[in-house]
Amino acid sequence: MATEDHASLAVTGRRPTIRDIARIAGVSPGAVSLALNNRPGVSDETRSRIAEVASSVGWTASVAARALSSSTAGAIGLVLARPMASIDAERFYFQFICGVEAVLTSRGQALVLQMVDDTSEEVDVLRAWHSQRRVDSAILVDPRTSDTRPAVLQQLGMPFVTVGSHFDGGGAVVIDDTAMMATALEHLTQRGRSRIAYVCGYADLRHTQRRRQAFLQCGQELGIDTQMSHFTDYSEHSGSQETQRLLSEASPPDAFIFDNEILTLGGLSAIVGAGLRIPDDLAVLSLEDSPVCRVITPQITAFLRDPSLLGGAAARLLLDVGPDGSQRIERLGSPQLAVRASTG
Amino acid sequence: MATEDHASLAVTGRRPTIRDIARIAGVSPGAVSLALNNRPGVSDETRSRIAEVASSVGWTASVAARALSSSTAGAIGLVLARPMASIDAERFYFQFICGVEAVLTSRGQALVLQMVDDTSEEVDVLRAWHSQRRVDSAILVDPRTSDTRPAVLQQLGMPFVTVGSHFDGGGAVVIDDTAMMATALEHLTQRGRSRIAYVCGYADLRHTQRRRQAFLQCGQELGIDTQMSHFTDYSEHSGSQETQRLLSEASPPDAFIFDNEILTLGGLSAIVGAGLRIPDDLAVLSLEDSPVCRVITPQITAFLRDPSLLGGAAARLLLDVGPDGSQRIERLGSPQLAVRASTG
DNA sequence: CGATGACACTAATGCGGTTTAGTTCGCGGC
DNA sequence: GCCGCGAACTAAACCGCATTAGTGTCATCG
Repeated sequence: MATEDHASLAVTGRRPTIRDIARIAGVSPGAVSLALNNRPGVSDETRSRIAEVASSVGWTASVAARALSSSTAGAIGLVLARPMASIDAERFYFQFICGVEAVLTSRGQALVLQMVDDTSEEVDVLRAWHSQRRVDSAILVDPRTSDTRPAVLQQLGMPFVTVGSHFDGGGAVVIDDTAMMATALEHLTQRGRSRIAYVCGYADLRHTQRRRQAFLQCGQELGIDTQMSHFTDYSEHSGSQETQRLLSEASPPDAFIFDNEILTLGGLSAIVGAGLRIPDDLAVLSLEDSPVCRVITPQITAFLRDPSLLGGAAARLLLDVGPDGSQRIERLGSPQLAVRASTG
Repeated sequence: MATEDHASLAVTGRRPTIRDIARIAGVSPGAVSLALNNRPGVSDETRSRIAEVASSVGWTASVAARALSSSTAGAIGLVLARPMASIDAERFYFQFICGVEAVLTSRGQALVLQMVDDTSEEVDVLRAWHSQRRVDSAILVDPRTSDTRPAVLQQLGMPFVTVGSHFDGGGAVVIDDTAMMATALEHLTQRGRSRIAYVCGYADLRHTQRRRQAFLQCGQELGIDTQMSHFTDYSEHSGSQETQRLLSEASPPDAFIFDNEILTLGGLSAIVGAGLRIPDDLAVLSLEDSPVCRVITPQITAFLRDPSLLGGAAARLLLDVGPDGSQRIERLGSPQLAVRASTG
């Protein structure tokens, strides 16, 4: 009889349901559900028989049915406002997603991804996902100084984790920008630099604010001369411009920290244009690594961060949200500094 | 009454269902479904009234419910075997995904993404997705010379589109490698090169085979001297090694085509090591562009391809699969050649 | 020895849609 | 005036699973 049932399944090509298994194992569908979810209510003997039948027909729960029945989507959402801050922002996000994926997959969850053009569109997507019940929660990246997303999600009752900054009502994975900046400044002072300039990023990003503050504070603690650029738009042009400006000051810096590798490239052209040599006259350090930093001459000292760690931590935080909605803040260690030729 | 219902919805925070709308509009749930899906069976008057109610409470269909009821997932799958062939393979895939996304989103479909370590794992994931009914169809990238994926999917009855090569039973987006190679060779011959070497890629990839064939054929048609490398593993080391080998032949080449930018970097070190100058002694062309090609000296002539076009075409093909299961092959035009210093 | 309760399991209900089989009603034709 | 018929809806079943209330059985306890 059982074999007959197997055969009819194989012939029809229909994917087996919990009812098929119930029929083959000679129990009710409810018992199968209990057995396969390791819930009390069935004997060990029956449980193992059911498990055997299930695996022999290659049964897996339909995510749609499970989602409908449990009113959870079994998926988390990630919206990316099309990135442009870095030559390999794509690389960053890709690896970030890899990290998210690895954690989600191990828990049978899926990632729903969408790219949009700007932050307001991002809010629309989050609203739509909530309304469609497509995701249970969301990861928010690139926190802005005035960011509407957390408030919207909190109002919708959708759990979220932010990456880089903490917001009320949500979990967060934060990077220790202060430690990173301290490492950078210590490295440069150890190499004998004492007048250090920082070419920072986009004003609207929270991490820009934090890094500026950390730079000034750490510099003060080390008792060195610090010079701060204006905000930039992360373009090569603005990197070059700010570098030029800082070089023309009364006591020009003997070291530069750039917020990312594009600003670094812009800065390099300004430095070369001024007839200065690296690292003899000026040390250069980038807060973001990129293959570019390794193939140009001189190679640029930069921080190696592993975006997949960030993604994994964010996903883990989101899945571990307590039934009381409690969310944690996870502080990641400062990334490694890859010392290269540009800092001597 | 209607306002009262609105209020109760707002208070409970429960997401509205089709039943809520039915109640507010004073019709049955079935009528709401018919109305909102533009099916016959309701009067225009009722239809517009229902539509109004639906939009006023911000209703959107639950994807889980719709999936369960219609037995379609409303999503397509993409598995990536963790890439390593290129410095910015991540960039390629990221943009590819962007292209897929754009098309899917406009049709209310979602993308389910997973990264794995190798191709056999990829097959497992595809099987699991099918069994869970998580996706309706799949995009397969990086076709191999002996690729088990298409056969598996065909057996499961899951539609698929391959990118780069065609397989029986599925759609395909193919790139005109022959035209690309012809463009490369014409460009080099126009610059006066006549002994051209090609450092190719990984033996197991279909496009490697096609490019090798195209290289030899086009070279023959142009009546120039062609030299072919052994297969490489896309590492910088193998690029350097093969370049060195080809340079030590009896009549060494006066131009090199590298399959991607990593091989190019390896090749450059071999060329510089041999005391040769670019582009005076040797022209260099990369079949794959990357930011790296633009920041090193000399800048490398390379093909600019837009991965999002590939992704978009693949997604479109997958969504347009006829009810008879018919699938098309779409041939994309050859990518643009960005002429830079390395080819004079 | 009947009440009690733990246990293993079945039956029934719900999740939020879609779809099909009725049901009602107005209207034209014979 | 009866019949047939299409339009506009309603009622009910279903998709595949989870969950809860209910049923029967058997060991335990007072």
